[in-house]
This record gives sequence, C-alpha cells and structure tokens, in this order.
Amino acid sequence: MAKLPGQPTRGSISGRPVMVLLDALGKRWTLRLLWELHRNGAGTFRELRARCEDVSPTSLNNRLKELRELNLIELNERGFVLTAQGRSLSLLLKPLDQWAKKWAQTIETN
Amino acid sequence: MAKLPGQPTRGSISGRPVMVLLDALGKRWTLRLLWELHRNGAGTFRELRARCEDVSPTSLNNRLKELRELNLIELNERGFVLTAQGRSLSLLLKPLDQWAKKWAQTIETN
DNA sequence: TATCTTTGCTACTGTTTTTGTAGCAATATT
DNA sequence: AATATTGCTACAAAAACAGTAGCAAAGATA
Repeated sequence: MAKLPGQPTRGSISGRPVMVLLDALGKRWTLRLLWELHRNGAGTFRELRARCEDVSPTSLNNRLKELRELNLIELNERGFVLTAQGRSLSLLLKPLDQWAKKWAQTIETN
Repeated sequence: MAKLPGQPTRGSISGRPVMVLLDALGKRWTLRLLWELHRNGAGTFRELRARCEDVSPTSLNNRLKELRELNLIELNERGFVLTAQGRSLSLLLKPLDQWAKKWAQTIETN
C-alpha cells in the first residue's frame, strides 16, 4: 500500500527518498499524527482518533498502516508508538511549532 | 481560500499556528513546491508544472494561491519566489533530505 | 499596427481520496 | 456467560485532485 523509498510515488517517479518522504507527509493527517505521537506519546486507535479531531477510522487506519510500512510507527502493548526512525523524524518537525508562532504574527487574520 | 493562523482549519478547530501550518503542508504538492522553490529557485507557472511531474494546473494554481495567502511565496518579475518567511520555513525542511537518505537504507524495498 | 508568443489561469469532466456512520471479530474483563 | 474494549472494515456521500483544452492579458516581433 505505502510507497517505499526507491519506488515511484504519487508525486514523483524518481523514487528518491526525500520525494517519497514528501509525498507521504503530504497526505492528510500524516504530519498531524507524527506531531501528536511526538507531543503526547503513544495512544490507542480510538485515542488517536479523539486526539485528531475525530478523523474517520478509514483515514486513520490508512495513515497508520502506511506509517507502519514506512517504519515510522509500530503497534505494541502501549498502543501506537513512534519507532526510533519516527522519533528522529519528529525531532526535525519540532522547530515548526516555534516557527509557526512567529509566522502567525506576520499575518493579519482579521 | 487558505486558512490563516487563528482560523479553524480542515484538520484543527483550534486555529493554533502550528496546526494551520501542518494542515497546509499536508495538502498535496505544498511540501514539494516549497522544496522545489528552495532547491531550484524561482519559476514561472509553467516551469513549476514541469518541475513537479506535470501537476495539473488546477492543483498548482490552488496551492500557489494558498501559499501566497499564507505569505510563503509571491509572484514577481522572476516568477513565483519564496518570501522571507518562505525561505525561513524551507530552511527547516532542508534536513529532511539527509534524513530520508539514511531512512531509505533501513527499509528493504525489494 | 498587426501578428505571434508567453504569461497566469479557468472550465469542464472524470478519477481518486477522504469522510461519516454503523458495526464486526477478537481479546480482555467482570 | 455477559460486558467492554481493542483494531479495524463496509459502504455511500462528499471533497480534493487530475487531465485536457483553451482563454484573456501582456510582451515581443515584424
């Protein structure tokens, strides 16, 4: 189901690892799930649904399945957890929070 | 069209800046476009299409429109370019390339 | 001035992705 | 033997995206 590095993806025929990654992250809920698991730790299927604005079980299952095939999360006694790979990736996402705060100040919402 | 920080988004009712950002980045071609503009510089509409696997003009236009409203890109004489904000964001994305390379080695594709 | 090109972009239709509701099978608990 | 919780699936509707064609405006060329 998920496209692994080396394989052509939805958004890039090259199969270059970074392209495969960008494509996976570009699917809905993927980034949010990584973020959620990083910030608030492991969770069961239903817990993750609740944490993610009640995402539909269909979508959640698809994303979790893909993230598992990509070796970014796994399912154990504690629920769905980031793997070592997943943790190292989510570390890269961490600065986005601070960045977004400053960014928000430069945009007039009202 | 685009959801700005402070406003509820597709994937988060809170409007928290980072959620707005994750939602925007989670749309197809968004990450790829930022990546492309960072790596290979400004480009016209048609150039960007070609650079991005011939993305449909409909989708490209939507993403460019959103990215402009989010103050991440702008259109000038040279074509579509990253703004200062866009550049600072794409700097955060840069490490993904190296990460993906190592990541690819840990996954057996064949 | 008239033609030719290139620009960003839109209309339209069909496919893919995502959603929302209901509920199942398996495991654990009481 | 019930009851509850787990991950997950079926199915139909809605939304997002793709693919082709082509338009209007601006610039270059003749």
